[in-house]
Amino acid sequence: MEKYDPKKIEQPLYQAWESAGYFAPSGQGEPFSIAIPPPNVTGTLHMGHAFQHSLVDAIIRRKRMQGNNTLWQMGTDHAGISTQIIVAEQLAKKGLKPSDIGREAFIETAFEWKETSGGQISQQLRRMGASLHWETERFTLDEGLSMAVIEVFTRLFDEGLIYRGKRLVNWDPKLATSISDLEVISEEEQGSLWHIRYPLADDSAETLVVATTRPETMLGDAAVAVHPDDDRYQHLIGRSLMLPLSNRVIPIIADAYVDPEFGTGCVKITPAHDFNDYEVGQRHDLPLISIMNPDGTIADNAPSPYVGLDRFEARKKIVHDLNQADLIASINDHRLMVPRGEKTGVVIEPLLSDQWFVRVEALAKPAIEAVEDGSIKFIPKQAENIYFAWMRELKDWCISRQQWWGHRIPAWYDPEGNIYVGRSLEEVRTQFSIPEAVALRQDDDVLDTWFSSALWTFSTLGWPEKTKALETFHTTNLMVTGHDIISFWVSRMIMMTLKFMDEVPFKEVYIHGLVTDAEGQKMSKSKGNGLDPMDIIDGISADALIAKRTQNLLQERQRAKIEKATRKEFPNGIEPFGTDALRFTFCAIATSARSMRFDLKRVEGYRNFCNKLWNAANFVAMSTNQPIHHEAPIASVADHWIRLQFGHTTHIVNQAMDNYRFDLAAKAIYEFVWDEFCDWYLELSKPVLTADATNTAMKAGTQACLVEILEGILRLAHPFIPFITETLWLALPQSERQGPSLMLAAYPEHGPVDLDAATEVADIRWIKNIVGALRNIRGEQDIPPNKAIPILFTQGAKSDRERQSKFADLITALVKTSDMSWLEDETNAPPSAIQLVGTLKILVPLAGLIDTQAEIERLDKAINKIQQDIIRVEQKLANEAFVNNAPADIVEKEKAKIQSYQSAKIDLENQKARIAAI
RNA sequence: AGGAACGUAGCUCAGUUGGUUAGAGCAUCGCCUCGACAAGGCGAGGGUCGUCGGUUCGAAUCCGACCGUUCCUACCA
Repeated sequence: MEKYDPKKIEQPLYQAWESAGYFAPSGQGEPFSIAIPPPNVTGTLHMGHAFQHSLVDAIIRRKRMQGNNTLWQMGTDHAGISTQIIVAEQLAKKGLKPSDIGREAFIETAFEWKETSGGQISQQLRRMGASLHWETERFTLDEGLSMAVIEVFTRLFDEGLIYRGKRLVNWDPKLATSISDLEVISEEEQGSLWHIRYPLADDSAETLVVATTRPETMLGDAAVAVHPDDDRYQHLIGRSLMLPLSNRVIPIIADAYVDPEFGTGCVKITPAHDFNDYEVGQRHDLPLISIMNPDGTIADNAPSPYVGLDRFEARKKIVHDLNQADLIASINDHRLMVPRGEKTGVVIEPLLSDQWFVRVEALAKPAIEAVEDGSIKFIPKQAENIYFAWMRELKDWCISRQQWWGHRIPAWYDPEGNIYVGRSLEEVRTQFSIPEAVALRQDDDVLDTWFSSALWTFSTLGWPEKTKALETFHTTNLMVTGHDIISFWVSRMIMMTLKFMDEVPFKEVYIHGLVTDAEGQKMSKSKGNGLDPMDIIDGISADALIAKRTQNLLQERQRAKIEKATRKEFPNGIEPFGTDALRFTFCAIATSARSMRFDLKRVEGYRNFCNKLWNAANFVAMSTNQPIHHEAPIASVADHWIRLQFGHTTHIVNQAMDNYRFDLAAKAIYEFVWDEFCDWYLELSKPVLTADATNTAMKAGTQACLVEILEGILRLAHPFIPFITETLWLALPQSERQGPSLMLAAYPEHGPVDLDAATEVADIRWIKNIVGALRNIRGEQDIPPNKAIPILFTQGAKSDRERQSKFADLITALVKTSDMSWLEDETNAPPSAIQLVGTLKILVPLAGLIDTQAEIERLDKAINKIQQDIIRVEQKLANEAFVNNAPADIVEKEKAKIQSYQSAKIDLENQKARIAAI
């Protein structure tokens, strides 16, 4: 058998699976479906995707093996803003602006880009082993999904749940579009607080000082507000100010919104450029003075010196001009939260514009109830808080974007500006009886990408058509996503699906944590701390990794820092670990915690685990390639034991998976394979298989058990590490497996196993204890493993004698003994190293083997430890409250413990005295 | 400011309803190429479970306060 090399086995297998059609729903069994959170079609697979899909694939593969009719629905979204940015960048390389080529050509270019580069993420998902159903892959801009979008928009509009209005929205001046609240990232930055003197209108000698962090907005001031109870300003309320630079007269108003403690207690009110001021403006009926253009330059209605200036240029000039006029009272350094666009990094402006909104109140109510009444379950339950918090304060959803790439809003305007909404221009003309002579112009805006994503679970299954797929697979069973997506997407899917399907989109939502780097930092391009899952699978040199991390940096000065950090963390680049190791790592770190530090050392450990499994399979193959036939094979004690352990492990894994505890499932498999199967069972099988004296019935039994357990392990582990398990499984003799692929084999099932009740388990535990005791002596005494040691047993129970005689061969094989015998009269014992297992004493005679000093130290350590135990238990038992109140069985246990501790201590002390006397 | 979570070995993390001596991986130290596996085997060391109180016969686990870290939401111009 060749060495384990993931590169050689992984990709060919995936192609074989896909072309055999194994990812498609079987058409039999209970339906089980999961819709993929649509990745951005132009994107590449990042660690979050890789993590998420490792978990989902484990779920879906297990369900498939359990006989469900499984569908993991593939699809991508058009990622309106991101894609528009990318395509614009592509054009810029050719020296073109989007406006140069026009809307039609731009969309065409975007589709071309999608065709050429859009397949990347699909290929990467295949590299991950994701068993997605590719044949029904969907894209949000496909004809079918677009129809669903138009249908939903039209119906909502007809019901009055969509409206158009002039509102203050978050505006990205670089993109010149509205963006979602959720796409605005506010972070604390260093800025200034400018204190500006506003003279009173009727007495320019008297001034009032306002403080602002955005002086340029004063061009749009509509008032200055003070707190109604602020004694300092009572006399000013109702009077007017002469707004500097603009020379407009604005009122001084009283509003409780003002915090008298902050700054001067006077706030300039700019209703068209600040969300709070907008509210104040509404209360006081102030005019909305919008002084900024969509591109962030100052608008025509501002004083002429500033018109056309960029907002930050305008700020400088305004401060300069105020200074000239001696109207700056002071400028202080100030830390403030600056809102920036997630995609562009530019400062976001609240801007007044015409936008389309979804009225969410009526939609939100049933959506909240669906979670409250348990129709939808969040896992972990804590995540419900995020959902409820968001849903309770839900504002109307701005769904229009001033972009070209996306679903164009199905609304038309006649020359008078009347709005008509319908499924198409033709429908609009017919429905509203508009003659061809009247020109109709379609709305230029497109819909927020999340509007189409909100329909995802049912639009991908064919809605509004009543398809078989929709009937079979909706409601989907599960949605797996990150907590940052709950408000963006999960909440909106719930609202829209309840509205149009009259059922929930999914029964459960598993919210996973965030994968961070080893320092706990969020992985990001700008920080240069990201890892590409493909590099972990295939490996990458340090130079190539640095090149990758430092390309397209926003800030050039970061380059050296990133290079240094990368060289320190990955001096030799990254080894190729393979997909299985990466997937297993993701499952193993998927605890219920909110964030997970990703450490390559873990991947290495699980790659080693794969290697271990590979080698164990190799051993099984070698041990069974010459089958011994026997009519009535006998199972050894080890065979019985490992079957019980496997059943137990199967139960644990299934239970863990039912509870979405991927970490516990991975741990159970890891421990069973390595600590029980490899470390003990394979070793225990060796004496049976190699000893001449062993009867062939037992050899046949052991051979059968080896293959049986290995095959079971492969099935149990397949959802986590699909490639290596399938490879090894296909290498098993045909007679040992059922069906053409491990993917389609039955998943192991087992009820709870009471290990403590089984004699075989007790036997193996006894053997482990004896072997452990002897290995401890070997280790502490540095006795080389190839040197056989003589052993004397003394005292002990009757069962010890029985077991010793029954399992002598196994003990010999595991610790290499030269001789084993029982000592009836302890006084004749030669100087020996001693170990206690229960009441059984195990002696290893010193002659020629033992370093007496080392043995005394070892005994001291043991005596010391047992003394601690005795003290602890004695104190417990001396406490009357404990003896009186604790359950009887607990007290009994403690009493039994002290007995054995004390006799053990005496034995050890005697032994020490004997050794010391030599 | 409000809300939430977390703090367990040098590092990364498990620890189910309170009850044997708090576990694992990595790292560390010692021995070993013995016919599956050096991507390995065997052995060992390492924790007053953030701090202080409380409840309890008994607390890593339940409660409170504090310290520290992080996230979310909303922001004071």
